[in-house]
Amino acid sequence: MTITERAGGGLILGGLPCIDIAKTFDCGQCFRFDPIDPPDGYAAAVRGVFDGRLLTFLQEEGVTDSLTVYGCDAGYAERVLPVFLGLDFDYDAAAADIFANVDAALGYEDGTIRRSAEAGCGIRILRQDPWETLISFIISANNNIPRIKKIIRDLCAAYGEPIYTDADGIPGNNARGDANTAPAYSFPAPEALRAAGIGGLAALKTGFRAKYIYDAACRVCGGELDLEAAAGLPTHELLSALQSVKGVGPKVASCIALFAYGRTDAFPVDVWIKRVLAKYYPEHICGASFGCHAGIAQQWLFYRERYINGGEK
DNA sequence: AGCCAGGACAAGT
DNA sequence: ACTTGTCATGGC
Repeated sequence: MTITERAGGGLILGGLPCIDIAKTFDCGQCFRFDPIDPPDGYAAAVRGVFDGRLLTFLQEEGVTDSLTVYGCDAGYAERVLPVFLGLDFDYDAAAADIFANVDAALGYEDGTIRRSAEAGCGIRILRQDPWETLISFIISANNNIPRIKKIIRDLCAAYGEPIYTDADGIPGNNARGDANTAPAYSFPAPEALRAAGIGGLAALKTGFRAKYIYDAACRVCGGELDLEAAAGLPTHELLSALQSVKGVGPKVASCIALFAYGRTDAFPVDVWIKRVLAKYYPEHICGASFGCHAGIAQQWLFYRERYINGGEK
């Protein structure tokens, strides 16, 4: 990866493996990034908060091996962004392994996974903060993505810390119509959500999930769930540890394992994936049929069914 | 009015 | 070990 300063601000990251920022940040794995109007010369732009920073990513039309980032210095970009963006992962090798596994399980060459991989080309599984991912996917239960985003936004505004937001100077409003000068907030610390109490969390329209969020905060604060130490566990033990939190079942735990801990063997099964499996695959096909990187396959299948075939918001 | 939304849980077979 | 009703809330 090369890092060069861009005239007029920002850093240009070059020599990257294939990445599409529009797909990566709008494929359902994260909830705090949104598309904004791209400035002249760019085809895609997303802005959101990660690690207490407001980051803006730009990408030019047809370019997949470089991007421009605002909101951090070169040292941070060098040290943190390759991990956050999942650049340290060989998607070509994963695709070959996935194809071989599903073909073997089916007994014929699977066109569905190949078309999905093509549609999802450039999607990178992010490595998000485990605590934020835990709470975000607790909120996702029996919920829809626009409302999940709104609840998380309200949660951050109520219990997070305000952060510096004028780092990119890119004019225009984002997709929600919010001015880009609107204050942004860090994700609330476990202590802040524990202090909020079930009542304070329910006031944000979290509904039946309020007690689950509170339980997660208490367990993390009390040390019963150590999210950093959990990184050292094998995937099945990681899933068990996560499911010790009330409101965290197999699907939510798998999302945390995949989207925060980079466990590409985790295969979250939601209503969309159930739909895909029923629609394109015989009865005996399951997550394990896609091999040790089934989570990547899951994201490709999800993306194509929901954003290409489904065509809804 | 009724159903659905990136589910999980408790109670009932 | 499986199936069913329930849980808040908002959009359609």
